[in-house]
Amino acid sequence: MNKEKSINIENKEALEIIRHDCAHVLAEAVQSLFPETQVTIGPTIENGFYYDFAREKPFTSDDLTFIEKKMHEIINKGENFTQEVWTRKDAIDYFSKKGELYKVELIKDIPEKEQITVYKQGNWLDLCRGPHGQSTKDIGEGFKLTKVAGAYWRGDSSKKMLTRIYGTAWQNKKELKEYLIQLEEAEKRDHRKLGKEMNLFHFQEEAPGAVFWHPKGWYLFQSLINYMRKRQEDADYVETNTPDLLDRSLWETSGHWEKFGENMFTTEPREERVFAIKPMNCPGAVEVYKKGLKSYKDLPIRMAEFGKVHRYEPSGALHGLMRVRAFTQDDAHIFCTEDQITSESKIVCDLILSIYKDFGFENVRIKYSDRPIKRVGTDDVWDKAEKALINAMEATGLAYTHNPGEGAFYGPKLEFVLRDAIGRDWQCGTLQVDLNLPKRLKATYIGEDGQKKTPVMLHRALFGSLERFSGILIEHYAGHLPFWLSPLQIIIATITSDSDNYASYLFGKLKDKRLRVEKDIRNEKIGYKIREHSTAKIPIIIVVGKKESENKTVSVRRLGNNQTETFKIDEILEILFKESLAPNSEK
RNA sequence: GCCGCAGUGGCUCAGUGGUAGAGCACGUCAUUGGUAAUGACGGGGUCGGUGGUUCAAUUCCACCCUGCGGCACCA
Repeated sequence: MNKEKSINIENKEALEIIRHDCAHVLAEAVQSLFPETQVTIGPTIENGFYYDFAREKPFTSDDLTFIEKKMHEIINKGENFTQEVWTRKDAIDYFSKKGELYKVELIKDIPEKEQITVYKQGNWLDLCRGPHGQSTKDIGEGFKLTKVAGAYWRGDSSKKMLTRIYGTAWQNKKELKEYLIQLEEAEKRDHRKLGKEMNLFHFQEEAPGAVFWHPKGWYLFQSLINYMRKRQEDADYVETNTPDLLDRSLWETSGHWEKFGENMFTTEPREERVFAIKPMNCPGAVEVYKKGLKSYKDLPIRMAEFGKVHRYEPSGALHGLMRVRAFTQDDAHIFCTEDQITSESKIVCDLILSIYKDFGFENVRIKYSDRPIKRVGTDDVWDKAEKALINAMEATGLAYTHNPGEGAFYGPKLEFVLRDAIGRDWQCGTLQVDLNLPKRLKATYIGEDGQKKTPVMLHRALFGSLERFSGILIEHYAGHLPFWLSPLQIIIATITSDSDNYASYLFGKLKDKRLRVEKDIRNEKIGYKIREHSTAKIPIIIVVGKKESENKTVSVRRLGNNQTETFKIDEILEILFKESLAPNSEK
């Protein structure tokens, strides 16, 4: 699916140049059609390029057609790209006079010792580091403007919003077409579309960012929980459940009210008490831990919770199941001693990778994030926590990248990013070392010396959000869920009503094996039934007619394969039962 | 939250300043037909919400809500 791998390095550089050239031509086209527009920056990006413009009235997608036409004109003129080195003063004077205030700002930010270069194509020029191709003609026909969007100047939401035009560019028309087809394919597996088609879930106005799970979708969701519950039991976790609504005072003690308050849903004040809907499960977990006296001999305590949390996400961030305001975490808090951080972290990492493998995610990246600006706790506590997590990472021997300042407000964290079937990255699992919350919430254990100590708390989630993970799976499998996760696994379709009794008999047999099966004994042609259930992505269709009922066999058709296979009843029961088991669940 | 676009029957979508149309789905009837659509007939929407312009608005305008594409955000 990923086209990039067929492109060699030389091509890659050539593509970079084409895309960069395209950005310049786009800017020239825009300024010739809309002279009042200021240019800002226009870099290349994956699959193409964009250019940000400053203009009173933002462009609309209707403008793209005209702009694209103009670009073709410029390209056909075959103007040469020429480089000139200017002095800082000349550059500032020139762009100031032209009213290009953004360019002036950029020039002023270029370090003194760096050269200032401009690239000319015909009469048009742009401040630019290069490189560029020979002539505009070299760009060819393999490009297309794709969308307009708002974007903040310098990516800063406190600055002015510019209007950005995106384009995609390739070496030729054929490559462009292939890319556009690839985009269409990706669209087909969009979980929002498939969720509707497969009748898994829906959203509606009254509950922005919250899922209405339909029976079939809920089956998938529950299957994931059941699977995870099993894996956690095997890994010596216990499971808890804590309140959704907790008094404001607890959130103040934990630090959430101050550091996270603007993202929390709260209740209307009643009798002077304000409650907040939990945005995280950790304070609840600590309260469970605190009941009863704990000894160092009790640790580690691995406490899981499938907790539903609510977070007030910015409206523009919502995106199907991937970004919601109410979601269920496969959360767990591991209470342990400082000495146990490394071994516990390693166990978590191993568990995460093993679980991802069960879904076919082999390519997992790990990111390490340290202290953010907005945080609780003293620096020496952070020093300790960060060091412990890095040690744990080193102990696993896994590779990781460093994200400075991206940690949670209570501790440093690891993030697990997996790559799906079409090469997109998704952040799912997380592991955080927390030396702050247990102290703030006064969690303790009795150490070997008989003194009260504060335990370390590891926060971890493997799927992260069950909602999100469901969405990722739907897209990863393009709706073709594996048999064990499929909400409806088998359809028994009859050819004529003569086989109704036999179908009922089979139905009972399959049901006894706890397989999710339905029978289709409608008075319709078999072709009609096959089409309908194939479209609905049912993994197995068992067709029964006169032949099968006489021989006590079944004709089995698997999704995505139009060959059929014939089995004896006992054979197929055995095969399907085995396939219906979740991975790693033989125990 | 910011910029732009969109919101019509269950779904996908067309359409118009004078109270809407298709395909699929659904219902009824006929058809019992071996692996991706049997045929006929029929029911169903006041066109996201509120206000305004107009003799008249689903169609024009304003505001709001929701969604989509980005940006910013994602503890």
